[in-house]
Amino acid sequence: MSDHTNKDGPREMARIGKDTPSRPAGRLTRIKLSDQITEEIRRRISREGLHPGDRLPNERSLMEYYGCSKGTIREALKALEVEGLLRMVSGPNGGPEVQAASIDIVTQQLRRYLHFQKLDFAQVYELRQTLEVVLARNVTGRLTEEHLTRLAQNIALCDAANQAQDRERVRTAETEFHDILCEASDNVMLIFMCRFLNSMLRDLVSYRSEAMVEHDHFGAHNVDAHRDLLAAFRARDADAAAAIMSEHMDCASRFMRKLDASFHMDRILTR
Amino acid sequence: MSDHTNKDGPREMARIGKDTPSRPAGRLTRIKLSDQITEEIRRRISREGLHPGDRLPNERSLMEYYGCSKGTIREALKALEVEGLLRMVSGPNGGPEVQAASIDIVTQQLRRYLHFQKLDFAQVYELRQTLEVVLARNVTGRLTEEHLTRLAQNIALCDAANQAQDRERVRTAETEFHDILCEASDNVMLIFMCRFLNSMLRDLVSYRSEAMVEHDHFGAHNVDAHRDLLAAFRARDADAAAAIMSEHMDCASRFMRKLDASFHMDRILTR
DNA sequence: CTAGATTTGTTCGTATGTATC
DNA sequence: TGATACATACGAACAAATCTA
Repeated sequence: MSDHTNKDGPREMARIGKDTPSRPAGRLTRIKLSDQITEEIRRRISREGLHPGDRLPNERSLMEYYGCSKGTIREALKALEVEGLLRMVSGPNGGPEVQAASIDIVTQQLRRYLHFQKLDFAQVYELRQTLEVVLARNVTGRLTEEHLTRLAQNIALCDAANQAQDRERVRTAETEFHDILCEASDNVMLIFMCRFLNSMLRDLVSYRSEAMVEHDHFGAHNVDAHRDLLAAFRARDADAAAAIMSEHMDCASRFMRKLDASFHMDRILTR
Repeated sequence: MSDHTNKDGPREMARIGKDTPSRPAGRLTRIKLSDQITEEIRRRISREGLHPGDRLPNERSLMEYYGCSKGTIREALKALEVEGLLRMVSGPNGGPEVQAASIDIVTQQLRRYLHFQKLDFAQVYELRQTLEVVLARNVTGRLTEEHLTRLAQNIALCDAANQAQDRERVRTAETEFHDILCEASDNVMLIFMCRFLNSMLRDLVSYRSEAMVEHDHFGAHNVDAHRDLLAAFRARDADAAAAIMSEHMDCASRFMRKLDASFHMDRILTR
């Protein structure tokens, strides 16, 4: 019944050139069956314009359709799951469910890329310095009343954490202020980049200097800057917001240098 | 010998809260064994500081070590392969080989994220307008003689493509100019972001307007701007380079609007 | 709330293709 | 030219999760 070698169905046994960089012989290799199916399903999601929540055929149907075994289908689906395009649902009416790739998955992926690169935090601030200014302009006039009250609450929280000298809470609260700004933006790329940089600063920064005075000054500056920003946002003054943010980033960058900050590159893969 | 239920070894049957957004019941779910192993191996790569080219134990060894079957190990390795951290090598002395996650994999991942977002190109230019200026400053004085000659060659190529009215070649050549600049930068995050935006403009832009005159003007402007940039780079004048780049991006943005440019969002998943 | 049905998750055994020696 | 070591693929079965009656 079942013929091992080849079947009908949509699969073509395309032989493509696949670079094998570190091996001496960069030869022609048969593309893995599961990878072919992965690509097929991706195209299908794109072509049929599937939306988050839509279901793909279950494993059994896919096995029959592509004429392959369960393990192969599972590998193909696994790839799409890792890419964030699917999630598997078990039970009746289960099966692969289309998902919108989340910002977290892309964040993790970008971190994995940076793990093997030479990243210091001067680079991060070189970017943040301009991106946060663009963000400040972008959200001015777009922040709702609810956003503004949450920003005010965040400042209070930040202030309290500073008083308690709880550095961990200070850091999370400080980055959350900027994350709230992102929520008001309509530029998805800008949002991604700013949130990515925020997450790096939240999760991966360590200070070699323990000087309490400097840390306190840093915290006080942040609260002041955020207060000024909030005022500018309330006044819907984009130029003022941009100017304050620019100054804020300059100061933060200097403080970080003074506190001898660096990234925990050893945590970048796993967190 | 082999006991089905549970084994010693590093695996803990941790039950964690896993959100199931679109399903009614967001219940506790056992984390998939293959996912646990994926995480374990990721930690291992990080902890042992493995470098690209290093080999992991082969499938059989991993099966024994984690006390699970081939299919499970294969799914775990598949995940790491998709993440770009591994590639599989068959044959003697084969096995999973550690790889540095490539910029292309991250690019694809970010595109997959954008597929489900509302992305228009005004957003792209809002970013590019500032990022390319930062890049111009960053690479001034860092461009080698070789870079400069390649930029000059690229300008000649761009000019020729313009004369021939070959829009496809014009577009690839124009973005390549900016990619060459990236090569000279030392800021890996900046490089990634600029190259990502470049690739979007190269692969996914379509023009609704076919007005030849406008396209010719656009092409002529680009060549002029690139020539001016090259001169500024040669003079190692960062301020001039930044000013020219800023003007260049402004113009490009206007041209794109006039030509009624938009993204082929239907190609973003598969290309 | 229980019982059965449905579907994913995992295992074992086996066979085949592929690269190295 | 094998022989070897490894990934790749198949198939049948059972376990676990989850929906529905």
